[in-house]
Amino acid sequence: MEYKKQVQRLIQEFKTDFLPSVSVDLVIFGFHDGQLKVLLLRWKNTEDWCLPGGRIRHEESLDDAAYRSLHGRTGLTEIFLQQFHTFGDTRRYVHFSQEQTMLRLGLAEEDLQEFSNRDVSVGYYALVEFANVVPTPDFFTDECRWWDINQVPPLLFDHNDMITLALKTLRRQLTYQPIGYNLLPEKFTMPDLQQLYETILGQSLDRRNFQKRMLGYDILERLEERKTGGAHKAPYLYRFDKEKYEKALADEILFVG
Amino acid sequence: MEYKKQVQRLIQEFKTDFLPSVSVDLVIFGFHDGQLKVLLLRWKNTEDWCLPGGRIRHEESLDDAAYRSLHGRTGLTEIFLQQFHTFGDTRRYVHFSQEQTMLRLGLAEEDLQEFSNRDVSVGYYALVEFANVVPTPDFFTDECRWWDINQVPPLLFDHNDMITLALKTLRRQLTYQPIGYNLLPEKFTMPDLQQLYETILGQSLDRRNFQKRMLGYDILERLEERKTGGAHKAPYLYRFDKEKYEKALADEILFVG
DNA sequence: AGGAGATGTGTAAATTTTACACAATGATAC
DNA sequence: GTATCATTGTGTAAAATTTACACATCTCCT
Repeated sequence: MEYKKQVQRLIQEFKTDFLPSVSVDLVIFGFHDGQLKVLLLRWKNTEDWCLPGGRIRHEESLDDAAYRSLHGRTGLTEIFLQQFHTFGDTRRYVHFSQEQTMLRLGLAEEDLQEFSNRDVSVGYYALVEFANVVPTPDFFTDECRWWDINQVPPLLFDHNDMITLALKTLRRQLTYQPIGYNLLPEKFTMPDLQQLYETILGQSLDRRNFQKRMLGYDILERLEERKTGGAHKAPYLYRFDKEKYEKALADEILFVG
Repeated sequence: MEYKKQVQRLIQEFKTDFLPSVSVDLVIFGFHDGQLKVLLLRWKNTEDWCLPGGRIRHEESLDDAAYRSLHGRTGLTEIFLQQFHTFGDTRRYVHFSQEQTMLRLGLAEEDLQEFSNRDVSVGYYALVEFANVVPTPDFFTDECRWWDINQVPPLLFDHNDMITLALKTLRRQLTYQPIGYNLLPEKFTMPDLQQLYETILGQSLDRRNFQKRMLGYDILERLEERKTGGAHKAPYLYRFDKEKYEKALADEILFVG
């Protein structure tokens, strides 16, 4: 059976070309329709969802492995990607059944060792521009799609915990770094940006104070252009001044408290 | 040679009982004489220093492995220990020579594989009460002692980077969590606490405003007792109200900006 | 007994954050 | 074509927070 050979070759490759015991998992955030989304994968022949992830090649740095997976699932390069925690609880495979995996992949039990040993997994979160992503399943999965952050189903492994912690870290990031550069389209309106902040923080903000504050950080450039097509007064379009944005990122100025 | 057998048994144990490719490193902070200190180890028969660290048993969680190492080097239990970053650069062994290690340990080259492969290492930092620590070398080291944070020598691997990032994370922690519970003796004076904050932040703070702020957090209990023996006016002693302290830790109230 | 040096304490100024309202615009409905 | 509705653009005053700052007290040392 062609498929089975492929699986076995892949597992063999895991053993020879990749670091054992360590993996990388990704919480990829997107923003669409005023909702925060995460990209999830569905295992072949099942209804089990999980986070995208990957393994680390022997000659590859941890960050590069994360970028490689991210690129594979989204088609994107050059996006914000940040490590937020490493998960190494012995019980992190509690939502994972070896027998089910066997069925899933049509494997013999001995092939499964690779999957049922506890790995330590390094969690990264990424901020990506929703519209630019081409969700792409990997070898072990049938489907890759966005889920609303508030409607994520129970996931395999400890992946629900990962999303929770990634979101917490993202919220904290918001307090000392600007956000939006890789999450919004190039041109966006002030209400767009505010909605992003409100969605991440889970609270509403004063419109005027928000604008004052954002402009005060001196990372935005207002364009002549306005956004048309809305049913109301046309708002101005803005874009990030990349240099100043990068500087604010590095300087870690105190942002929204 | 008895010693060599011991080494080989240990290396064998690494292969059978511990996760390959992953390790844990510890930045253990102490506070003494108004200086922030880190605990370092010196490799046997060398002048090379590095951070304490360890490996993870197959049936052991990542956090437990870190606690185990911490206990081994300090004799302490129940201390503040927090993961801050995972290091997985392919070049993180650049300050490490395989030949030198051979000399150090008196090993054959084939035994060394365990040391010269790149591991991914999870960095933890700990805050401990200086006076309670009994610095204890491990099998590979001759000496374990405190170093002033400003006088750390060039270390093996990427351990200097680890200290830098641990300190950065500690400074950030200071902005949303109280600190001092496991770093100061049970009873301490307000100037002690202030000195701790100033040392970590690397800047001096106003005495009156500091006190006002600290008392405002409502995590301190002022004792009747005063500290005697100083050459000056006897300052009050304080201690942390553990419950309120824990609550402040969990709530992540905004602290010093 | 006096002096040196550190501690204990409160208030006013400056800054930052928050609250808040009305005119202008553009699509849609009539 | 005109009125309507929902949304955008904009500034100021009050409140809260943060900062700056000085003098009396205590303890050991000389």
